[in-house]
Amino acid sequence: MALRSCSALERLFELAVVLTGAMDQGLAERGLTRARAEVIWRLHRQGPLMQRQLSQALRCTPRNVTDLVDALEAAGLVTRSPHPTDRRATLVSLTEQGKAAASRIQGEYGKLAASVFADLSESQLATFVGVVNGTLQRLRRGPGQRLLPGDRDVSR
Amino acid sequence: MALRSCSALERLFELAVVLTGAMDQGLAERGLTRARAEVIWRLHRQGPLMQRQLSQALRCTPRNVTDLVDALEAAGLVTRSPHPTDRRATLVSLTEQGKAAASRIQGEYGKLAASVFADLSESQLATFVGVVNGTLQRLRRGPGQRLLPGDRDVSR
DNA sequence: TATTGTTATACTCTATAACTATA
DNA sequence: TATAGTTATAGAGTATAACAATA
Repeated sequence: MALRSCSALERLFELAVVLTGAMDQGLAERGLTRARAEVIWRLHRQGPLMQRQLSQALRCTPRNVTDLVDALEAAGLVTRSPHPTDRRATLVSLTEQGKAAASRIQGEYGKLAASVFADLSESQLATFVGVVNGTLQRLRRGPGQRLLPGDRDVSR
Repeated sequence: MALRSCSALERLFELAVVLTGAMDQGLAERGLTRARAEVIWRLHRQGPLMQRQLSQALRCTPRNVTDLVDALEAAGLVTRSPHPTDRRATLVSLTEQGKAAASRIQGEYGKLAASVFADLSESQLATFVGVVNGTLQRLRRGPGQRLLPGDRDVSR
């Protein structure tokens, strides 16, 4: 049983490597990195955010966000604007170009997902998702050690 | 169907993030990074390798291997020695300390795998592995675009 | 006193290009 | 001429610490 779960984990890591590689390659063709795409993705889903909120959503330091937003701003994908009530804070918003990039990313993500699971039946897909979800729950809220905290709430 | 495969891919990426996070954390507690652990892992499985072979196995540039081996050598985990027949080449081998590190990594990997799949029945695990394997094959040798090359042969 | 974002500094992984020693 | 590994340089992501402006 130990051997079988080890090789299962190995295959799962292999799949993760291939999938993230495919995604990184697609992003690179658009001049994006994964970290920068994550910023765009968050802004696309949640609207303008403070840098502080971005650092929490991305689980990185505020210092890191400064550089990411700098790069995206230089590329014309986001803009910084003063927060309406808190003069310490900066609001980061998608530009029109940034919104277009988010839509393209969304479309390509969908195509990747469709091609990845193309050959699976509905029931196979459901079983697979069930195992993934169960594994995630066990890892995040399981009885043993808590490996990683859950996704932070960055709602305004 | 498109929506369902999209959310399936999202969940799979989430799982990949949690798993690699757990692994990186475990490695960091031993003063290792993922890239350095991969070097140790290759040497553990295949014995002493030339830096050239390591660069092919890790899919990175020879320049990158120089730094990785430098760091591991400084930590006392590997040694460089001249190649017996090719005076241009350098053989990288695990030290006793490096072998011990490899064994510990192997043990902790097994524990992680066991805890990840602990609640699954044999048949559930088999189904899951089947889906992962099928997806990998489709991505690597599928009819569409070839996303990533397969694992290189670095046998001596 | 606490928080937001910055400057300063550093580490890790990655890459290309030019170079030395050897094949 | 080609290969193995290095130096030199660069970019990207990450981190801690100290600091200014503001709450």
